[in-house]
Amino acid sequence: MAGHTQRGQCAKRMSILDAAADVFCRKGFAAASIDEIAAVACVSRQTIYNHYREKETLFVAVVENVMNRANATLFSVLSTFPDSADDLEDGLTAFAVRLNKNCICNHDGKFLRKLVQTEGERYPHLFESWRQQGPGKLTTALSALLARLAHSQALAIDDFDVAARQFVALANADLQMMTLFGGTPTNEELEKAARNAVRTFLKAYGNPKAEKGAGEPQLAAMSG
Amino acid sequence: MAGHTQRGQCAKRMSILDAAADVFCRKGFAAASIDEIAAVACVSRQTIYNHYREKETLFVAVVENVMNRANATLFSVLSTFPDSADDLEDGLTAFAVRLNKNCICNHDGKFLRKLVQTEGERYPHLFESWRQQGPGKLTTALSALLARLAHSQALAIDDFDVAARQFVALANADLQMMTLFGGTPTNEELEKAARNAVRTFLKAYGNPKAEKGAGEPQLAAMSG
DNA sequence: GTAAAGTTAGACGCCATTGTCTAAACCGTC
DNA sequence: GACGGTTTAGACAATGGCGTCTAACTTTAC
Repeated sequence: MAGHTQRGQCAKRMSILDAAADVFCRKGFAAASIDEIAAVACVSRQTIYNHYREKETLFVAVVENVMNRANATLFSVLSTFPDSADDLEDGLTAFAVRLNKNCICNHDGKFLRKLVQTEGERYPHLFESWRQQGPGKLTTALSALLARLAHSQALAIDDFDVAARQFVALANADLQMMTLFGGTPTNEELEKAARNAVRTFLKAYGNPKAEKGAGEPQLAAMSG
Repeated sequence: MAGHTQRGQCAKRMSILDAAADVFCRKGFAAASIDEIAAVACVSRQTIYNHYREKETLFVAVVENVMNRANATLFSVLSTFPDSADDLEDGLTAFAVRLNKNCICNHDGKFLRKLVQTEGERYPHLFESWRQQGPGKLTTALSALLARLAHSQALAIDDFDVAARQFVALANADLQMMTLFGGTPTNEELEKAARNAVRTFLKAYGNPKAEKGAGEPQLAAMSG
């Protein structure tokens, strides 16, 4: 067991995790068979039982794995939120694109939402941690970031939590149905959805007193 | 088979449909057992096989039943959309409450979204018809209703389809997570979510030229 | 090369479920 | 009360998946 023996095991483990995520996501927990997971992973069934004692253990490991990946991605996407009022529309649009593309409409996001609906009742604590560190984190973090923008008077927001949830909801508005039905949006669709969302968000929360880099003035431009 | 013998069968059929919807919704198709459905329906297993030849037949009947009910409810809710610009905020808020309460956050709505995610790939045509007559109908109908309001200059909307999707998205923004995790919002939560949504929607799309029945003026009241 | 660990294919018992079948019980109509 | 249709409980074979076991094979370390 000494030294680098772990490497082969590690590759197998990840191969199994990926295959199991695929099959669990397509079939659900009950309809997913160990044999099919083994076939997809190009691994013997016994190997699966060697690494994960039973089906439930494997399932929990899969969910935790995807959750960690999704949380890391969310964190990195949140770090790209625009921090200045310059080009606010473009900055927010690019952020909304990344949020949809990498966190909400991507494979992991769909996987977790699907699983939380089908198996959430059987594993409350498992998905509760995702709720707190996934969507919950998104709302609180976005709320703080919006507060920063509002403090620099780029936005006029009364309730930051509400505004954060509304930003996410608007960003999803045009893609929700597509992702619910299993589709994946193209880059053009992502761009268009984000632009629609940010335009409406800024119409509602944009501070007309703040000078803007570009774009048509909302009601009256008094700066001239 | 003459006369009213059907009544008893009809009651059994509905009892089975309800029970099957309950079990399918909780367990999913694969993990739902006919025995459990029979127990919930207070009916013998053989009776289920008498009415619905096999498990798949029963499942399809359940989905169609729930779909029809949901579509009828959606239609009746859509007919309560406010048609005048008076009390627009209150009218839209009440409409948003009804939309969430009776169509989106209710039992049937959660059931259909859950099922479309888990079994959508196995029954594409079944859920495609729901997509068209459910969410699709909602968007197109709401788009037309918003266009009517815009035509009477109560709203200033450039793209009605986008505005319709955004209205629904905003109405859901505060409740999305709760319903995803199985919770059911209280009346207060419904009211609050709808009010937040409509306030933002009107900040974005409200026509400042139109006189308003009540509420604080947005920027400046020139009517004095 | 050898030994130890890990992997593989296959067989096996076990259990849950599906769908069928049968005999008995139930219910409404005549 | 007799009869046709419906429901019921239980038995039944067939299927398929889970988890275990074994014997052979491959890989890695020394």
